[in-house]
Amino acid sequence: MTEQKIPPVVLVDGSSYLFRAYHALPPLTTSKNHPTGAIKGVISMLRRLEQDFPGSKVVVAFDAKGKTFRHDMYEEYKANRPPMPEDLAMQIAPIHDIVRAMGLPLLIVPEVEADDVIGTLAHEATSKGIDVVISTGDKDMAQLVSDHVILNNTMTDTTMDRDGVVEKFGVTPEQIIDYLALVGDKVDNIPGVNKCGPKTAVKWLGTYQDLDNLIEHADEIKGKIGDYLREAIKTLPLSRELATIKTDVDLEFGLEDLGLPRQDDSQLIELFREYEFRTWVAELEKGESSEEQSSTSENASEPVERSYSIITDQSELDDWIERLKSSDLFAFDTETTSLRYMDAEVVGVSFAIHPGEAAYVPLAHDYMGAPEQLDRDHVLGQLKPLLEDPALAKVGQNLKYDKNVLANHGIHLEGIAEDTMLESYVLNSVLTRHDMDSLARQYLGEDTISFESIAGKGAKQLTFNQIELEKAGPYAAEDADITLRLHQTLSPMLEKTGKLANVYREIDLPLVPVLSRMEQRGTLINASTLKQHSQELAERMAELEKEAHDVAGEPFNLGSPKQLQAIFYEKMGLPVIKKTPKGAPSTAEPVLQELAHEHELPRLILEHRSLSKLKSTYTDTLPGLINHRTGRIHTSYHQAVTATGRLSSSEPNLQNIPIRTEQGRRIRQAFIAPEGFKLVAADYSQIELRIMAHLSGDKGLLTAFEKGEDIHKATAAEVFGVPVEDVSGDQRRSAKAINFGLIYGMSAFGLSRQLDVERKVAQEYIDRYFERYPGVLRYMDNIRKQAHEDGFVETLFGRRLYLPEINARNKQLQQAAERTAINAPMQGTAADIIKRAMIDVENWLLTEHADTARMTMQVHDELILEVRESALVDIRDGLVRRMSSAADLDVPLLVEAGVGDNWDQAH
DNA sequence: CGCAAATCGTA
DNA sequence: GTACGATTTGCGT
Repeated sequence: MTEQKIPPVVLVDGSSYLFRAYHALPPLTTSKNHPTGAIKGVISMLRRLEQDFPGSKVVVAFDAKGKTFRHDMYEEYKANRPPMPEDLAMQIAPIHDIVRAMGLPLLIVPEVEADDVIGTLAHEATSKGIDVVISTGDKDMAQLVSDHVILNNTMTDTTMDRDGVVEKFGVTPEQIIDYLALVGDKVDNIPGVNKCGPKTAVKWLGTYQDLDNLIEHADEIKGKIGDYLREAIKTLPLSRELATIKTDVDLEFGLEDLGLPRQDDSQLIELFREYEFRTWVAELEKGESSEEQSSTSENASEPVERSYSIITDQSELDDWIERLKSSDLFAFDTETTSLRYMDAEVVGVSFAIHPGEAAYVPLAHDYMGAPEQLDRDHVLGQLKPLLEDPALAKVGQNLKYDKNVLANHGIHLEGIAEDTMLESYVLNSVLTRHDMDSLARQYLGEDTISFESIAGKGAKQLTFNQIELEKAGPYAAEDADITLRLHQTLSPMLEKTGKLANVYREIDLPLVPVLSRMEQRGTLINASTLKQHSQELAERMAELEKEAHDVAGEPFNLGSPKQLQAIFYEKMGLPVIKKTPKGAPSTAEPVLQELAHEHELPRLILEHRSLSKLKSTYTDTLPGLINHRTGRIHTSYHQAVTATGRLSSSEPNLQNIPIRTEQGRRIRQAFIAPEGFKLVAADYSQIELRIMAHLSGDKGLLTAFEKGEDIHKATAAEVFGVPVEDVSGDQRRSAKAINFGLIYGMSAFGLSRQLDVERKVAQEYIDRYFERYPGVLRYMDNIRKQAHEDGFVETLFGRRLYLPEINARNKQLQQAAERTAINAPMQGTAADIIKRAMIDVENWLLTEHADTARMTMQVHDELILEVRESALVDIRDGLVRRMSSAADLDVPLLVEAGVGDNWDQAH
């Protein structure tokens, strides 16, 4: 790997700029008379910094309100400061808001000043070998300057390194504290030595080096000034202490905890509008349509010179293969005939070892007039030993896909050392897109060739084998090149935060081959029972439709919410119970449930809808997804989709197969085991509540789980104040809703709606709950607070979830973010746990039971295996044991397992 | 053909 | 009240 120069971290002393901007700039106001001069000064300064230090982490510190530890040392500290003018005070909150919207970490630590926060972070950075730029208007900070720390004053556009300090003050950075102690400070009310100014202080320190030595030789100083010095000896240690910027504040966070900058453009535009910074609004609005413009200028380092080759010559390929073999890491990508991995065939492969240099080896382009290419099977045969070598490290973008495709050619990809999609996902799961084009734009500031631009779009889109080599070559080679360069950018970002690197390396990366094998295995379904089921559903639906038309007095489309609205609310005049987000009267399930009391039509619609859903989504569709080669269905598990760390599944989505109704369960019954096998389904029991118990450390909850109590019953007993044995079914039901509500970050409003009780009653339940489980309350409060301070929350294993809207001024958005903040650590930790279990279980089965058992599905808290009948008990027990021990919590992880001929039975 | 909205299936 | 994906309709291109 190439050595990377880490950009310096920029620590901004916001408070010092605040005062200077206020005094230096004309008193601007908005049309509504809100003062904005200081806002404008501070923010334009920050924008300059972002430009001047591209790629740097920029952190902004402000003084907190109120007293500091220096007041404890010396109650006269800053006693001469006039109170802050009101029109300055009014500008502080807006500045904080804008800084947050700019995505910059904003540090306001109670009882210490911004200087001390900066001193501490600077110390941390340099101890890790990271250079520091302190941006401040305050000369006192000169004491922090060193070989790795420089000062920058953006307002005067000056920087000061070690030599600069000597030049400016006449003393070294190490002597600055003593210098300040001697000179004193009128405004801060630091006593110093009477009549001692800069000149005298420099002279003394030049002679005696430091304050202690000067004090020892105080009687050598002659004249009046000598008397003043001797008078001051008593207070000089205090002066020195007051002047010393702390570098060891207990911050409870470190540099690496201060998230990635994530500018919220829309928020920022709103704020700039509010304070009438029209140029900035225009700039952002222009930038938003082509976001890469701004990020290019911010992120792009030197443009990388590119040299891409298309290889159709055997000896050239041989050269590349030799180079690949001796590389430490190479980027690798396949081009294929289809995005569906089960059907896809390799069309070509590309490689890169060094940034900017990549090769594409076309193998199966078959358009009219395509140049002669190397023989696919021969080349793949040559590459097979490299691709299957676990010791030969590869990096790719979503290598699970490449691994699956290669398997179609009998190649079993090993040595998946890095995956840029997963690196990006672990760094920031909230970014919705982790495709290569987006990542290149975001992290490299590069615009990549889009697939559409070479293949066209829509029905006429070409497959890769139909694309001319002149177009395919640069596109494919770029994929490998960009992948390599992305890794070189993302990897250091990930490693900077140890915990995130761990999540990536210990959880998400090793899961890749596990998921790949599950996908390729697929699962067996009984198509004929599903088709039979479809038939029956169709018949029943026809009956319902006819009845509905009769009742309504006209034919209409039962599946059209719009037509339903017309019938219900316009024609029949039924009451509008709820509206859709867009304002139309809703015909959603709970609403119809309610309307069913008034009229018989809603009931017909409800039944029709639920049947139509089952039919169109499952019974009609699943048989068509059976792969002709394997006779099974093969889902795709997506590893970089959800914000919380869960997997998602598509084509088909196996994670929403019905279970709640009898009709639904018939669909599960079509998921079967092959001849001689049974299905084993094992699921974690109440895993999220157990995680809540662990994370909160609440005694009562921990004990309940420890004792193996029915947790909903136990909750009911506490909340309703009755003995466990007297808990009624209704009480247990309520308690269950409370428990779920807790996991979802509930409000009294939400709970009242769920339980159909008054909001006040729901609030009483919640209060009673928190009274009985105070640890949970503390935990909820803490997590909210943490989210507001850090802008992210994390799972037990350190996976992060950023909450860009946690400090939004729109309260709705903010509250939604708070609920996410509460839910994400629990949902995410559960996801981490089952992923760990999957890695463990797969490796166990592969090495010890390859012919008897295989994992085929995952549904968030459940794993499904096909197990040979002869080994059922062993495998089931081993599975339960491994799942239970996937994490070491303060509560037992209970796993329940069932066995059956189909998925429904196994439950 | 592509997209948003509404709806509903799961954990 | 959390987290997803698939389907259909209806509208605009």
